[in-house]
Amino acid sequence: MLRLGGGNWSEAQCVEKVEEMLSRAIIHQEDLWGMLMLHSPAADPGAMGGPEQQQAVIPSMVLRALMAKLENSMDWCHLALCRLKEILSNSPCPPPASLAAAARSSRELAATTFRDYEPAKPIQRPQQLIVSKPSPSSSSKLKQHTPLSQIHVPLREESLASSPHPLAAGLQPSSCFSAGQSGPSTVTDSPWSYLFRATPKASAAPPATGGTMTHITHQGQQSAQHMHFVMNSESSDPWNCTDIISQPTFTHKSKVDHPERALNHLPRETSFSCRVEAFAAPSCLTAGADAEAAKRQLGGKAQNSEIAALEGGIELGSTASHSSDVQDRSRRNTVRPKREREATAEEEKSEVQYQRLRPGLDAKKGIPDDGHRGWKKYGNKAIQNANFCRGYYKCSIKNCNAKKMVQPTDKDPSIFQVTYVGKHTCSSAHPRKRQPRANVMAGATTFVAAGDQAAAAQLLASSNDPNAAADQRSLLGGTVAGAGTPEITDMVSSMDTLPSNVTTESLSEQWQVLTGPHETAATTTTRVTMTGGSDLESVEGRGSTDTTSWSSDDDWKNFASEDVDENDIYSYFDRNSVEGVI
DNA sequence: GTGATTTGACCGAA
DNA sequence: TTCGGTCAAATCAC
Repeated sequence: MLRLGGGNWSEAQCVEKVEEMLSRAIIHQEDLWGMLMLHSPAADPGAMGGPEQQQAVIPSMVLRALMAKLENSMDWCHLALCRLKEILSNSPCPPPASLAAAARSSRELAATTFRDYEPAKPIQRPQQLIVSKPSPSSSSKLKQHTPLSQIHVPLREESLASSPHPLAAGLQPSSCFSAGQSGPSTVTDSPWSYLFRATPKASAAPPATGGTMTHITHQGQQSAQHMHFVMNSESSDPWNCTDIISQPTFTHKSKVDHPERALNHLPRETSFSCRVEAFAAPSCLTAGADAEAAKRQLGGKAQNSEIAALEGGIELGSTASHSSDVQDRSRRNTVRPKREREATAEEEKSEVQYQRLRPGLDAKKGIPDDGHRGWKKYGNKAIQNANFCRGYYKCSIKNCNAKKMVQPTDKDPSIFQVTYVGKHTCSSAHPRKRQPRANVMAGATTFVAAGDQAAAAQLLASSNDPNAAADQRSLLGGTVAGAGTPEITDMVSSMDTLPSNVTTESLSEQWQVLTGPHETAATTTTRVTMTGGSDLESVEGRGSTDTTSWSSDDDWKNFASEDVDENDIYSYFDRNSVEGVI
């Protein structure tokens, strides 16, 4: 018997062996998935169909053993991944001996789990799994041997390449997730599954590499869930998987504490923590899912967290994300170099947002208005491998150290990557300002003169002015109920004429993460009913998108504590996305 | 005339 | 040596 790292292995042999090991593991995991998909809970015999399903029932004790074993396996994967990152970070090009030592170290840790391997052979049906009774506790899984029950799991004979992943065959993650889990409904209705449902584009096929939640456990109180999911996001779009990954805002309790705010459209579970194993770059940055290109585009030490995440699957912003890193560092008991500490400190002072240019409001300056009035441009720089120059701004208030770098993304120049460095120490640190009413009205009048009532309505609605609705009525006429909401006016304008009498009814709103760690977007469905002799009786429109963003916890607290109305949320919407159905 | 922006040069980090 | 961040003189807009 030969073990990885136990002999004189060439690099090619190591690669081949690791590839074989992982391929076997993936096949086992896929078959486990398939088996669980066939499984019907024994507690609900009435829901079972024929004898095939009867045979598929697995005793709960065995399921618990499976779960413990799977958790154990995932923890080892995580440990191996951490070790691999450590090796790569400490030695960009480790000699084979280092690889062997690393493999030996991991193998010793995994001594209770890994069995001997024969050198490269075609994948075979594994031997029958010999097991004993499962342990009642799944804690301390790293130190615990979690045997399997005697289960006959039919494995495919064909290779992975010839057998697409179930997710690639058309199953969406949310449906997989819902079907695969047997826990409380709160899991299915969690923000993550909610986002999974909300995120895919209508016509998009799931990514070929798939993505799914693989593991859910409850930690502490029942209301708190630790969601651990692995997302394989090698494909770039069309799922925009990256837009929902590593979303630390879901751990933001303020959001739950202020249900009256727009964010209350999110499910109201009380406390979530998320652990993300892998994710890809923001879709707006990585047209080719090229981490290296994305890294170049992100640029600068301020985005170290994103870069690390791109390369190694580190969660952005979430406190849970760093647990393994902290654990790893404490295990090694090492002192971080001064330069690294300083870089981290600098990183903590910076924040990257993705902001969309708002037509009408931001057209003049050419960059999104974040509400701060004191930005002064002090530089402009062409950045390598980026199509657009990066602008450098700093707060013009004396002794204020706040800066920001603004760069259009290559994929969509109307979306800007805005990197904030340093905090405002000036009194004008509030993130939003109100546009001068005269300017707003002048712009809106211009739009009306050009026949673009929708743009005028949007400009007014986005002006943060409490008189916007009245201005809109006076400028655009009509009796548009809910005239302050851009989606309504946009839908109405999509009919080319403003109706004389319109009533509206909000049917639903779905909030989802749009881009960046502190931004959400809403898709609304609104019914517009017209009376008074119109040929149209009702229209249901869907597709306008509102976003709200904030740059820090403090900003959010300020935002949440304000007495704001609906118009005080930055609102954008895409006219082309409106779908009116008559 | 004043303030904001542009742009080439400079500098430090890697 | 390269690249990104900053400076400051020149230029522009109001």
